[in-house]
Amino acid sequence: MSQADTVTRILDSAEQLFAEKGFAETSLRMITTRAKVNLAAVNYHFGSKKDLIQAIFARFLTPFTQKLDKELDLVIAQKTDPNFQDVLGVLAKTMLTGVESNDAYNKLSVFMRLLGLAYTQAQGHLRRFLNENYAHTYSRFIGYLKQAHPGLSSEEIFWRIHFAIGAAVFTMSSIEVLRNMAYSDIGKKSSVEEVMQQLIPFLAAALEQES
Amino acid sequence: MSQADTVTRILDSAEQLFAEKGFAETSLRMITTRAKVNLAAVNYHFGSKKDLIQAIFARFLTPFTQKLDKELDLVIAQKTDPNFQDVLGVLAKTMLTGVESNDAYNKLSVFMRLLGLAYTQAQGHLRRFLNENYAHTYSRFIGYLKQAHPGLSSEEIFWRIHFAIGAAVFTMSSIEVLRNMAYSDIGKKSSVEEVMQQLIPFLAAALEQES
DNA sequence: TCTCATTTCAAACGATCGTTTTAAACGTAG
DNA sequence: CTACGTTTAAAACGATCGTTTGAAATGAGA
Repeated sequence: MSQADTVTRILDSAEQLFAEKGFAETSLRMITTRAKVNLAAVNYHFGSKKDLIQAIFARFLTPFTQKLDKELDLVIAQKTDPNFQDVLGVLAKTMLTGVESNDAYNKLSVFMRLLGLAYTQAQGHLRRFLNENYAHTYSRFIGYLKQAHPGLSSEEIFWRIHFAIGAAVFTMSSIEVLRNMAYSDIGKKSSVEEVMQQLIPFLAAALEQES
Repeated sequence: MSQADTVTRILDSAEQLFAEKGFAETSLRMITTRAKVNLAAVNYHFGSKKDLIQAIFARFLTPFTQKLDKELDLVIAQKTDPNFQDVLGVLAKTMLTGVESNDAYNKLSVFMRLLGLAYTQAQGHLRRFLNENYAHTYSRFIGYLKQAHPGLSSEEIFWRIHFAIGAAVFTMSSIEVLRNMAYSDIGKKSSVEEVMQQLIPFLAAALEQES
């Protein structure tokens, strides 16, 4: 078995388990058992559990922010002053790139669940890591939103964006719980894709309202 | 020291620590140390850590759902067919009852943080507990919303409500992180009350839009 | 084929966890 | 004051955690 196999298998198993149970509730023994590698492999290849957590976020976010930056470049090249929908559209497009299969939808929702954990679980090292590595693209994105909607204060923009992130992240964080609740409440178990298609207009209406 | 003192001190300390760190990340030793009681007091008075978690939710939710039920009775007595805003108004009124001081705002946000943990942390026993004890009032509330907006499908109502819960719970779950982010982003550290006053119209616009 | 760095493995480490035990301290009714 | 149920106290339990160790297995280059 090659190194890449072991590293990838650890990342895959850990990502899945962290998303299901949270960081503290997932032990390295669970991860290595599922990945069918030795317990010590995590510390050998990643250093520590904290480093493993950061590696999982990096695997998703590094290509994601690169793609988002390129898409922002494209939009700016076409229109020096993109409007609100243009900017939000870039985000949506970047998020949904390569998302055609059900499997890809699940991968996206798994990562949104992890992102929710990053906010709500007390992982100070993770917030520091995300801030050091990805804050630039985040700030750039928020900056364009501000320019696109000068009628809204910076404060309003900031909070609306995070209300929207909250709705999305929370929904995807508890998507299995919610789908079960929906089933017992209304007899229908919507797919992840159907839920997202309800979520997008919901957020659009909330983000764009006049203050 | 009387029993009530010990029980209350444990509940207060545990509530605060759970909200800060999450359930798994908070040990009984942290709780009993902060509460200045003996370690064994939790198991003596509550039975187990799980029972303690349930007791914290019961302390908030039992009077809350009782009050919500009464307020719903009042509205139904006045109007047999309350509209969307009437029903949402009942929830807002019940949530904000007794919330005038900054301290009360903080207590509400602490509980919303706990509610977020209940959704997102894998506490199967807690979801079972909440479902057994409070599902009735929840269903009643959702039922009135459906009646008030027959143009929306049950599915749309369900998901919109949970998108809104998500935005609120996520925001309050990570309110300290977000306030710090807001400060470094835009130089202003909004109070919890100010955030809520931005949140309410945001959610109202999203909930009431036509489909 | 031999060498040596890389990777895997089983085993153990110290620390911390929730819980239990046993006895002491407390408070109150008789 | 005495007796007794309740509550608090200190100590230890077994289990599990992340991490480390040292040796075995592996594999590519000389």
